[in-house]
Amino acid sequence: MRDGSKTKELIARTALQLFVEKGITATTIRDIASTAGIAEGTLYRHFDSKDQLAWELFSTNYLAFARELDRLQEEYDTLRDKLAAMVRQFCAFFDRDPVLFSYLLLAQHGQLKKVTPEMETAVTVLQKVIARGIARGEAPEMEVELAAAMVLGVVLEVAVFKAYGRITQDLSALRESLVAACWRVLDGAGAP
Amino acid sequence: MRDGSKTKELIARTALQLFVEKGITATTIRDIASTAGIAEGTLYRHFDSKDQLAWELFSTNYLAFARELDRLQEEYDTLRDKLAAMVRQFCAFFDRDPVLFSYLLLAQHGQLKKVTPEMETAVTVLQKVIARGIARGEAPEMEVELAAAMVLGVVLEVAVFKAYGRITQDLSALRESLVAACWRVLDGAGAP
DNA sequence: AATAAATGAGTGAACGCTCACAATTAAATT
DNA sequence: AATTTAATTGTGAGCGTTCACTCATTTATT
Repeated sequence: MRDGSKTKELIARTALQLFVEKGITATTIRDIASTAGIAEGTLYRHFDSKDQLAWELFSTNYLAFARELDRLQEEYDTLRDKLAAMVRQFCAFFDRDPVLFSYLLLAQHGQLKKVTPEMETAVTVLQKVIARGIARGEAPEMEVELAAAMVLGVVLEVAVFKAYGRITQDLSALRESLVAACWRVLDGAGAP
Repeated sequence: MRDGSKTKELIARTALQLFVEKGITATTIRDIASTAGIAEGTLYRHFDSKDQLAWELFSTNYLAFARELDRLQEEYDTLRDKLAAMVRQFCAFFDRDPVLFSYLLLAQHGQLKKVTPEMETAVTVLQKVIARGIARGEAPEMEVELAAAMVLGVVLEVAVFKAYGRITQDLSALRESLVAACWRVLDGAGAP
């Protein structure tokens, strides 16, 4: 028997890149097949449909990243350290695999609607960490959702600028600036 | 002669809503026509093609918003006041027309690639204001692109949270928190 | 020889867009 | 004031194309 796992991986990477470049709907099966150098029928040996391919690509990695983040924050004690570690993780993730990062966290496609509320995501982990930090008095009283949005925004928009070439450095080179900015956002909040 | 301007406006609003909801590619001419309650052919009386419709919707409003922002910042003297006014403008814009705001600033479609570098956009205005503020010593030395990205991120990600229902208040109700957070991002930056 | 992987022409459905025609209305003519 | 004209808007069946997906067949590996 033959081993098709290499082919599956090739299809997955090719699809990921095209999904990010052109969007899922605008990417055709023929696009993926011809770019990957395989026949259309081959794709269906490994994935049920285009939608299923897009969802598998999303859900697997989206949840894995959330788990990674959660495991990471547990290694630290204070809100400040947890936050710093998480921000650094975002930077490292972007630099290691910008295409996957964009697919999961920057592209605005319909996959998020399929995420049920009980799933742990990067957002829920961030909110949890911030909520506990506030409860322990490590940051001023404030709305957790607002705080999470602002912190996430600092990191993600810088990633967007990087993806568009408006910033040329690696995110990791900017990580301490990002960590400091995120902390400033949290630390000064709450006071009127 | 008849007046088709009402119909054109109806088509534009309907298309805008569907583009934001499902994405441009996934929105079909039949979708737009049936939702607006007009015939497919009517759409082509007012717009050359789907692409042209999407671009007209984008470019007109995108540039208008940038001009509005620029006019607004000119009314203030300090970086802090200019920034505050701009952030408040983002909030007011989102609350007044969340669908248009999402189309212009949150949705990740290909329209941005058609924006030439010499066009003045919300991003370039923000960068200009920050650059001048730093030059006048109103904020510490720092990379303008990074600063703009972080400030923009604070505002846009909160808008994303609002659009997804994770935040329920109007953005205008949060605007002073956003103004303060953006200022903290800028004011503390630069120092190692 | 047996089994699974890879192929690509073929399928019906859906796409963007066209065009001959119908409906509407302001202006021109009675 | 009533009627005709002319120009523009609105219509929807139909066009060629492309889409996601299938399946009988071939190719490769054990």
